[in-house]
Amino acid sequence: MTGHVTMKDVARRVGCSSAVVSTVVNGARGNTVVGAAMRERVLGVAAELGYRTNFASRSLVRRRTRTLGVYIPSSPWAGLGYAYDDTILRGVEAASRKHGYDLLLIGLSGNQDPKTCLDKFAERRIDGLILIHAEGETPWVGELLARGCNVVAADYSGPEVGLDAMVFDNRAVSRVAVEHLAGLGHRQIGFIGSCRLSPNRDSVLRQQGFLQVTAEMGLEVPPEWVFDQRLLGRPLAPDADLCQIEGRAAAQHIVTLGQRGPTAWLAYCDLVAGIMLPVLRGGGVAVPGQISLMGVDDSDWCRMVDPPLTSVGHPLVDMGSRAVDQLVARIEAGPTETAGPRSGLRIVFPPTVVAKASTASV
Amino acid sequence: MTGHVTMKDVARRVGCSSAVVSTVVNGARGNTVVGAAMRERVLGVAAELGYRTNFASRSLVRRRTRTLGVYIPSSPWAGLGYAYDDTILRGVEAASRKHGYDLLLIGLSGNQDPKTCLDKFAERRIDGLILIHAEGETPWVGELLARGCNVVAADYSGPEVGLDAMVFDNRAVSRVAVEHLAGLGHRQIGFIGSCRLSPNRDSVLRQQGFLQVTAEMGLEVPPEWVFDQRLLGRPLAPDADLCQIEGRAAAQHIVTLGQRGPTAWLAYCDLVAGIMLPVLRGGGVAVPGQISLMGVDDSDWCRMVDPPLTSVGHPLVDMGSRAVDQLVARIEAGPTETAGPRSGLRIVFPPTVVAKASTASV
DNA sequence: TTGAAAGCGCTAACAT
DNA sequence: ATGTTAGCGCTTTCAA
Repeated sequence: MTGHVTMKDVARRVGCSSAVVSTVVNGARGNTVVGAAMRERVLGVAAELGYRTNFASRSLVRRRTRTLGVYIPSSPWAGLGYAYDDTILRGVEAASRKHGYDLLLIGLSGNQDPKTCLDKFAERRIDGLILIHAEGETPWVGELLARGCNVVAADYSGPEVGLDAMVFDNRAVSRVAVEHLAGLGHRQIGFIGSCRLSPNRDSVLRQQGFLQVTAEMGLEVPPEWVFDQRLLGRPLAPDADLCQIEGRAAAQHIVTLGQRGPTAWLAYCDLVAGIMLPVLRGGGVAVPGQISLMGVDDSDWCRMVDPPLTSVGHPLVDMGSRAVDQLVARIEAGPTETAGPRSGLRIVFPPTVVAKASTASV
Repeated sequence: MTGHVTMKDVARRVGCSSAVVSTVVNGARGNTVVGAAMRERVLGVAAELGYRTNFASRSLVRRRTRTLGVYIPSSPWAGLGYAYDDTILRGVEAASRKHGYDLLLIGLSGNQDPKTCLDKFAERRIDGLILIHAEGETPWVGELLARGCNVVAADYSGPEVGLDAMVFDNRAVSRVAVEHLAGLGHRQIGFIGSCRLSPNRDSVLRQQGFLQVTAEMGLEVPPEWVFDQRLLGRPLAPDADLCQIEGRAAAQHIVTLGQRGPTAWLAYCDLVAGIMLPVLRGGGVAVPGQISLMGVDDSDWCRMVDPPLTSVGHPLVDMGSRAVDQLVARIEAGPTETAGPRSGLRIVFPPTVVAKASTASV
């Protein structure tokens, strides 16, 4: 720990200049500029001495750190743990590794000031930034872009702001879900939307998608088959246990509807659907015997509940990996080619139904 | 992005040397060495120009990066997602922030070569390393220690190897669980252990703890009240869905025991307990009506299952934070004081019962 | 093919 | 109180 081995040490031992060591160690000029004998000796001594390039030093002169920042903005998700964002992070990690980049954790919990991202760029601590699950309405993103920072969002659901983004097709969520249910023979399908004061974009898009696809398919959806703020009577202020309230109320609503209700329901997220399950059972509504129920997110615990919950899954790991691929491409393409306001790349990822036991034929 | 502002730029603009800028910016010598007027001007110009210290440069000269590595070794947990480790990570994040350290993600998924940790130290990329949920039997940890690297483990369950570690009292898990059940009047308590070929240390300790505490309390535990490999008949090779097999088999065993079985069971982890729930219901065993059941880990989804699962929780966030506190203390205490084989610090964290609805009075 | 030298941007003695 | 200087360890022209 005390005496770290430097290039000079290696050079002295070999009896050459440190420039030669540098050339060899970096495999510069296609390994063609330094004599084979010398190369061998340098490599040998370097290994013997346990030489490792000093990171700070190299970054200083190269003006590159081969490090990517990762930032998860605070979100109103308030879901069950952090599994969602963390799954994206796994994809990010795998791809970074593949490209030989390191990851600097700028903010995981969402309670870190986004300005920190700007700082890390200004300090030349990172070459690029991955934004996980950003929702937009973030002026600091504009600031980043304006400064020409390399940023790519994984699972972005905000407005077009010139940001490269991997986006999940939240409207298609409802499409594939409804198609799944229709495929099981259901013609009467209801939707459980968010009852929040300011629902996140994901849930809004899913609800819009639901109304759209049912209309296209000619399925009638009376107002009382869409459970949201309207039916709840009051919008809910942000709080940790909102899904509990939403789920219980929705389930109660279904129990009350009885025979007049749909034969299948899609909840805007797993959590709400999962909470409904025991309440439905308690109310004498069998799932999937009397109604089919499905959620969205394909959370890990879907197989833990009874019955295991059919859900719509996201290619989260993929979105993370592809975001990094794109970011690295940008970084290695060299300094900002396009100075003006560019329009961001968008890659859309499709949802997939993961059928389990909570949905069945009518 | 092109022209980054350096100290020289600030100095030129102010009309002083860059040494003055450095002193001011770093608040060196207790802000007492530079004149107040000069100080103001420097600060003003620095702000105006948007000056930020170059990280590589500073690290190079300071020989400190104010960065902590985070590494999660691969583990046979194969549980439900990564919520467990990630929760520790949140604690690590919070504490790092508090101390003004950044976090470098060396390995999250457990499929990153541990040697990478050594490399990061050798490249002087990190000042210290946090090991999350390490199980020991890791020769590379010895290597790290031998080189005098600063390492602290959060939730360590391996043998004493001179590593500073935050450890969870896995034996006490069973103690508090049994006490909880006894408090509800249960005198006949069974245990569901791991059926794996090589069970992880956590589960082994929990089982040992169970046998010990029941003995101490004078509770009789006939062999068929401890479900493990013996009763299953075959040890299970590592696989993703082991908990499924364990849970189903255990539940089946309980159904078969009928009246001859205990009135309460403790499963070595939530996942197994959660899987048992529907099987028990299917077998006509009411929880908590006929038997009480509890798990360990207090996973997020415990409240999702029916009935919500009573469990034993860990102070995971705390363990993460305290690990960082200790690591930072070590780092800032200066270079390795103790050269010889030191004995690592151990801070033991107690478990807590988180009562929900799956346990009730006899 | 190899070496000398000039920085990268900052810090910390040491001078003034 | 402020400036000068000598590096930190590496990369990269440019000479030899």
